[in-house]
Amino acid sequence: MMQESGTETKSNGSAIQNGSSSGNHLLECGGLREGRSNGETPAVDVGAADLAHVQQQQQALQVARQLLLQQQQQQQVSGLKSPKRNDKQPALQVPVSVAMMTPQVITPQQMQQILQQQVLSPQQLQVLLQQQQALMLQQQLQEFYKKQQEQLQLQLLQQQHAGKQPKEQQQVATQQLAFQQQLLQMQQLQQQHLLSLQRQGLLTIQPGQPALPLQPLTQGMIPAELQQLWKEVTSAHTPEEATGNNHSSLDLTTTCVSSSAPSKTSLIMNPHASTNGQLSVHTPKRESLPNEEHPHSHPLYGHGVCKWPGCEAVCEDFQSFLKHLNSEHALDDRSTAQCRVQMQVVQQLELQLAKDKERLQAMMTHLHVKSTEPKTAPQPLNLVSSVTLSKSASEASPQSLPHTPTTPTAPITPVTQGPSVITTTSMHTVGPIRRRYSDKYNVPISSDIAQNQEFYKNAEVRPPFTYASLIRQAILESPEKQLTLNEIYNWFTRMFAYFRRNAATWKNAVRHNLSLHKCFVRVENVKGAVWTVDEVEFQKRRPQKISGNPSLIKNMQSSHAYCTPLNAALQASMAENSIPLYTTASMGNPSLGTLASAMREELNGAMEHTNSNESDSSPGRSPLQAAHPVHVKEEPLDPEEAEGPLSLVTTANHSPDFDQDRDYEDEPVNEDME
DNA sequence: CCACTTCTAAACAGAT
DNA sequence: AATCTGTTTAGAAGTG
Repeated sequence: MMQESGTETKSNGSAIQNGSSSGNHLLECGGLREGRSNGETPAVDVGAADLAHVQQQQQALQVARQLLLQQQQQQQVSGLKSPKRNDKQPALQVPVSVAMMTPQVITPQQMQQILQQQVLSPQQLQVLLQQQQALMLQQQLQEFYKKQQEQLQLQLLQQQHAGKQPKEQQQVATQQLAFQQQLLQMQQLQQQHLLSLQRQGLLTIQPGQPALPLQPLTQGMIPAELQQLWKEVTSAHTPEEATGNNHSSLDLTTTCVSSSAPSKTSLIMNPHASTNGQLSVHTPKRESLPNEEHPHSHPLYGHGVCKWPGCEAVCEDFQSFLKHLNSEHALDDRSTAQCRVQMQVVQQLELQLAKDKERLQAMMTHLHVKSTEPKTAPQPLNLVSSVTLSKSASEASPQSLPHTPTTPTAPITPVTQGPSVITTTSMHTVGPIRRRYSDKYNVPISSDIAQNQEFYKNAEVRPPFTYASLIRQAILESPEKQLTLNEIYNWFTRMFAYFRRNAATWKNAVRHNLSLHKCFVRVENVKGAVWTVDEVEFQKRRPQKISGNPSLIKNMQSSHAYCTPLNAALQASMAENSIPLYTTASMGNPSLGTLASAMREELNGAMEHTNSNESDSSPGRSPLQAAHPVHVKEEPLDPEEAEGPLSLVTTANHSPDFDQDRDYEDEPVNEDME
């Protein structure tokens, strides 16, 4: 019956909410943290533990960024918009309108959707957040390093006075030295990162900029104030920290620590800051007023705890939360200070966002212009056509709803639509709803998969092959050239991140294909049945397709030949553009991977058009093809090569948080359970 | 416009 | 009874 599709479809939503998103993952990271040293790290206790602590704070920073983004939206709700919920189509024009519509705790998934309707994709946002986090970390490290130095000196002094044995002194000094070296290394890394960001224009530390990213949090607040704030907060919430529910307090902690870098103190308040300041200062007032329209949903209340930065007070119900809010977070110096801190962070994020938007626009403009230049490309990279088709695309793939944000988004300007186009999501959603590459596209599935194995494993990009091809590949890859259905499932999930979602759909499709195609032969086994491939039958399916047209094959090859270098180039570019933090995982990073793949597929699409519209050897060949002459096929013509690729209807659901190291072999159908 | 292919959804039945 | 496996049908959509 429908049990599979029914249950799995339903569980898609919950699965996504169950921590498969980066946000939740990060929250968990923050929440699991324990044994924090309250900032008073003993001078002797240095080394790996402290580094781990720094890493934890790093994670906490990311959590903080997300929380702050949420709060930014919420602030805008309270400060800029009337609480009216039924504004007509607010979500289409205003980026934060979704948040306005739902002034409640925004889940990371909702954030993703919101952000996808904006200019930034979740991946981009994540990169952005990491950039912010890197900046914070640098400050934090500096401060931390300084503290360590002071403590070291202090301790050495004390030891000398106490007449300690030289041996102990030496030991302590050695530890300190090691730790300082580690800190220095990290610092250098961060500085490199920073420089890289500056070079890329991702970061602006130039004079004249409205805000200086290096001192985002210190503006309007002196370090001592922040330190005091921090102490208050940390001391007030020690119990919660032990329960592993302390990410919020850590947020503030790290924020304050990082902001207290003495050398970077700046009291400059720019106009934006004051504007935000008003909002921020108003925040506590707003919190004290229950939201009539959402009596039980409050931006600062979720999962039974107070979401005020630095507070994790457990509130049984909404009423107690309100009490807590009024009593603990009244309009006092501390709350104001917290708001100011947050204001600065938000402001910084806004600036960064604006910058990235700008860059993205430039990129999209550039690509669009470029792609339309060749007169022959009727659908240049789908950058434009995608917009009009995205709606039907998402309608055609209701399953991918969490990741088809482009659908309702009426682009204000084509440029604004850019980012969503460039995202994997939209790139796959957009364009022809079911864009099937012609046979000419076909690339030897085995070689493609082999070459892009890591990519497919990590990026939730739909492989450009038909189910039949993939099934065949799975079977042929097996040592005995036979697989059970479940083993085929496992192969799919193991090889392709894409197939870790929407299991109901693709599993049904797999079964359907197995049954439908004669080339798949079911062989009764001792303990069940296995599926094998009848190569002859498989070949029969495509005689007229590739039809021994050598030029077509060549074109396929050339297009494929282009893809691989493109991936590499794109990855390199992305790595360079992003951050050192990301370079190591450029391929493992779904965002980059998906993007690379998306662009690759777009390119393939363009190729396809070129191929189909002007036969293989026509003079009007696309520049891309011309630039990449035919190369020899490395593999005998595979039957599946003649197959059309999988349709791209469904969004390539890319959850940034996808656990890439997960072994899906033992858990073939896990996406629904996660 | 049509035939074909592919994908998706779903119903159904038998096996586990 | 629930789930898995396998078959089949239907419709949508892309391609040539």
